[in-house]
Amino acid sequence: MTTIRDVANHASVAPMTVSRVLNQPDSVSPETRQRVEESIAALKYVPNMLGQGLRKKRTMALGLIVSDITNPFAIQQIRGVTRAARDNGYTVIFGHTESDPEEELKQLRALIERRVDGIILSPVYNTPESVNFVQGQKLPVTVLDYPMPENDVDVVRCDTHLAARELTDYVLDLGHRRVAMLSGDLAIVTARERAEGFEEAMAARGYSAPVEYGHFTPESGYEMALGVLQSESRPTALVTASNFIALGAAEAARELGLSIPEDLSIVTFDNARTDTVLDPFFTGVVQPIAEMATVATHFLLDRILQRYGGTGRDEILPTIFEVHRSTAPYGHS
Amino acid sequence: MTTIRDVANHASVAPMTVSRVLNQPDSVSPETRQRVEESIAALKYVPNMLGQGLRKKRTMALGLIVSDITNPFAIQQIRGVTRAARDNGYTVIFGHTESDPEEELKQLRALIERRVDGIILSPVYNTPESVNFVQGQKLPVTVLDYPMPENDVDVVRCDTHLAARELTDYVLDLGHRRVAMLSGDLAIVTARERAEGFEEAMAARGYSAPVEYGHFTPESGYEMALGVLQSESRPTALVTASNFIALGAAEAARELGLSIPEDLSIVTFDNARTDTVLDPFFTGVVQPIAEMATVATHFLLDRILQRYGGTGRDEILPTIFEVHRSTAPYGHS
DNA sequence: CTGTTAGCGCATTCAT
DNA sequence: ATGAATGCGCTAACAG
Repeated sequence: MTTIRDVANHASVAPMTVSRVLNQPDSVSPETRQRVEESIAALKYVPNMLGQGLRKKRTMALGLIVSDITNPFAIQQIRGVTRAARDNGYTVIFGHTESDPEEELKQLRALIERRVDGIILSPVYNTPESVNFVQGQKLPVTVLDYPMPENDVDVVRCDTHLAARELTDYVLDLGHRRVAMLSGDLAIVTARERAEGFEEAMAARGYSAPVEYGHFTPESGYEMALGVLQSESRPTALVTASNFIALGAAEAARELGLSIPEDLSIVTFDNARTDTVLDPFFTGVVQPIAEMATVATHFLLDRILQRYGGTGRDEILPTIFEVHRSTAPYGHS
Repeated sequence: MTTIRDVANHASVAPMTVSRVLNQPDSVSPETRQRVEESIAALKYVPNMLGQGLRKKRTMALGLIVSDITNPFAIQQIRGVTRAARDNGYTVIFGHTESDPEEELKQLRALIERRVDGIILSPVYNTPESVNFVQGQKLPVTVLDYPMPENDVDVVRCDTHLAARELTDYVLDLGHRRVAMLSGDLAIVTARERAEGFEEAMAARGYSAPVEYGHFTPESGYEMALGVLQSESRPTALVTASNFIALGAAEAARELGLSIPEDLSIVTFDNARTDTVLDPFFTGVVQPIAEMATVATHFLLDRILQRYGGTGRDEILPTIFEVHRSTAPYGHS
């Protein structure tokens, strides 16, 4: 593979001149510059960023870790970060953990080994280990989506607790009284926050607030819904903690012969406009993922470029409430 | 950031000994090894793969380029390659091109700059430029999904032409006679192949074979279906060239008041079991993406590890036909 | 079993 | 405007 020295020899200059043509073209005379550029083209020279990174002590690469790449939510994160990084001249090196905290640490380590200039982490849990690990290497890191109470770190997220209250209030305003919540893994902070918001909204009007904890998967949503919808006082509305749970719940309703929204209303989090691409079905709360990714990238670049060096920032972006076809007033049918 | 020399000083050994502990632990006496390991832990040493890569002339990283990361198809490719790579001790550095050929070249260049050991490319078009570029750098490359007639390169794909015939025959066997094909971009080889398979199957029974060319998106599927379904001799079945097109077509049918499968049958490619996660809706052909990714990774490793050095291999894996709920015999309703 | 020397490709520093 | 010397972190090759 061609090196800078090959190019230098071919153009009869010193390697340093080739380096200058690449990095500060104006400091080279037009004639030599052109000769060097011709040699670069002739030899198909592609600079080796291993050498460059070793010398410059930066790689112009950002690391991104997401949990579950099968979730459309993560895809939007990837697209947003990639775009924001590219706009600033950075490449994104990307890993996914299949929602396994140990794999998360391994992936982080792989990124550190490659000496990325900073890391954006959309973590599995909001425990402090991962952030501690990265910060222990003096690497800047920004956390996406979760509050990190035990870390001093930049965070970009939404107020999911508040959004849960809004979502629940919307259903109650439609006249529903028997409402159940299907949430995710109890160990995941957003699952708890969303359930708490639901409980508060229900309690505020004096209703009981049954919460099921499961997982953020269609399978789990299906199981939980099957249970809840076959109970004696069947709810007329469900609040689900993710798009995947909503999908599973809708499937369970279908099997039980319940029409949505005639017999059952569903509101959900994170629908990410993917349930039906052209015509969203689920009423619910969307997070402004692209914007979150952009802010997270800027936070990270602030640290990398030493534009900011203070304590961890906590940026909370507003969620977007969208009414679609999965909800109807109580007694509608 | 800690270097191998810091660890060496801390453990009172030479850097080479630390290197040995990391790479060939057996060649170091247990006592020194333990001392070194303690120093590594104490200093939180993470090896710098820039230095290592520069010296060893390999990075233990594979590059993967996909076109459209919003397509579930690409997600399965990413998961499959990541898994296969990890099983062999490699990391995957990943890029997506938003289906832009120029971006594809840029992404490839970024991978080459980082000196990945090889590249798996799921390209936008099956033109030879991208493969030529990579091979011009003496880097091994494997192509996923498309035949590459102008390149001498390893390819892993399915016989999509044959699958189109099977798909069409299935619909014809159900008794449908007026069938239309909604395909993708005319510039994309699989769009053409699928349309040709359709045309052959229809011609074999003496039926006319109307083909629409659009794009592999729900929007395009919607537009094409809207046109076709409002024509004078409305088809009773559609063959669509991708899951996204099928989704758009189904939406168009819904708006026109046509029930699926009662009024309209749809068969499709690439449904990737994602239309409804728990209960697939579309009858159609699935590509064994995980297996394709595994084979592609092995092909690449064969070249990297010099286990194979011959001419380009062309592995064609069988597609999987799945009957679901989007099809019914003609006159069923 | 351990250490020394040298060089991978590149850019910083200093010199011309 | 251009070049030479040097070292980033690591390990192959050799020495002991």
